[in-house]
Amino acid sequence: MDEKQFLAEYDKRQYESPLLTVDAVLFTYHEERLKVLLVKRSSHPDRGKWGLPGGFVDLERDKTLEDTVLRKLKEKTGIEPPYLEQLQTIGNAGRDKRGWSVTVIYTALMAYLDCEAHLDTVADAQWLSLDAVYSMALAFDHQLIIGLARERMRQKALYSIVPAYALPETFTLPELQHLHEILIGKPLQKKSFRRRIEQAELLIDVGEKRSDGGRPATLYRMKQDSGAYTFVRNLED
Amino acid sequence: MDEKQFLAEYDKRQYESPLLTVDAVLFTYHEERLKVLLVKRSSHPDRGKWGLPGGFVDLERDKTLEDTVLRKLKEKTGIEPPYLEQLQTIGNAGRDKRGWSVTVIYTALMAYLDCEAHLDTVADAQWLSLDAVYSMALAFDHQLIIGLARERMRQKALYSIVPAYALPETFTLPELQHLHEILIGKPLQKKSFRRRIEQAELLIDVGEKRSDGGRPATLYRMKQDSGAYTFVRNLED
DNA sequence: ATAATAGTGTCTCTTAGACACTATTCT
DNA sequence: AGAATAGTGTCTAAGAGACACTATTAT
Repeated sequence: MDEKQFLAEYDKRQYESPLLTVDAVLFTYHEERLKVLLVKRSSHPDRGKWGLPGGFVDLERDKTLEDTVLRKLKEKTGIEPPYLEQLQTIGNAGRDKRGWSVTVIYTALMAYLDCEAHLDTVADAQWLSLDAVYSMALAFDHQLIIGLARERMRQKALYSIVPAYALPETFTLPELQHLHEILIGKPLQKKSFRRRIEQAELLIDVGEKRSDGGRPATLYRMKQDSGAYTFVRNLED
Repeated sequence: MDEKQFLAEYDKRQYESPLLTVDAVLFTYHEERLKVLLVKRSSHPDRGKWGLPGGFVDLERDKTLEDTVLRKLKEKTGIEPPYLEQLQTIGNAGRDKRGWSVTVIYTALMAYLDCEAHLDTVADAQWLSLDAVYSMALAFDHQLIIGLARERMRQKALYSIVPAYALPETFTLPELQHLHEILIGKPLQKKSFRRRIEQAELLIDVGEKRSDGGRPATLYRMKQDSGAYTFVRNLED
């Protein structure tokens, strides 16, 4: 049999295969807290519980897995997040009551403000502080997945400024440092933090200041591709 | 409808879903070269071409995705590799002629010698040097995937000694350094390389020497968990 | 003036790069 | 002895940690 004939007769459903879903852990920074976007499940299994935004690939509309996750996130936030990275794929026989299930997980970051308006109109989606999330019973293994995503972001905070994508387009260095401190879980030396960012020329001074009760802080925005930069030396763990 | 009833009536096949496969990029180090394990495809599509070892999840036998990849690798090499890490998942409408396809890719490392005997008995599997692989027409997008896996290993060589899993259980520092040099693509300072490994106490002197035409080199083996260690400062890129 | 927050000067300490040096084997 | 390979001594440079200092705003 040649390949052409093989393909014509190929039946995808002849073997049973796992359920395949795509999920996203979307973080943002708001009111000095790290927050994650969760949705209330309206269908079984785990109906009524909070879980990660995600769903099935639409073979017609989606050309890639990223299309799937961006489509799902856009439904909930109204926009496509500026940072999206594949985290990990989890697949096993027990994580979903329906049977063998695989989920391709993405981590995403976006500014809180950029989606505030749209979120009001989506009744089932909500930003929740990570401290709150850790004491909730989430759907499936989503609690574990959020932990993995957070750990990945903690690592990124040690050797990059990727977390800046969770901030508005313009932000101050004290804001960015505080976000890194939340992720890393301990205070950082102001001087070290600023020095490495300045030395690598990752930010652009937008020429404005923002006051917060004391001396006004300089506002910056990220350069193109600053998210891809990695420092050769990590901050202390 | 309650969840119990929902699950009883749930039909996995009511929506079409992508094909799901698991593939592995298994590297080793032999004759001063980096090599990758490839198998000659015996079935469509791309029959006759070389491709990565992999296949479908067996819902009965595999409890996790790692079970699937370990099962497939064991069929080809006779043993389970000492290092296995999930690399990335690629899914899109065009990578497989059969239609929308998702592959969960793992990177694995093992000693060449540990599988030599078994490999002789598996007619369709072969270690190929990476230089050779780059000029071959492989099945699907496997050429691209090998490039991704190699790039990941290059990064690991800059901040860990994970590549040591591609060596026999005991090895010399010049051997390990040479492997890192192949991965990174440039010569390394002997002193820097040795200093950081010694300082972090990652290896154990097994009390033997191996001669290679000059002064005999000390043989070492990895400590438990040395693969998980990351240096705070990277080697130069 | 004082509090509050932003930002700098400068010293120490760790560690990678460079490269010359010594050590141990074989022929 | 000379070639070949393994391994060390030691200086320099980059950059993080520590922490005291200055700067700019509001009240």
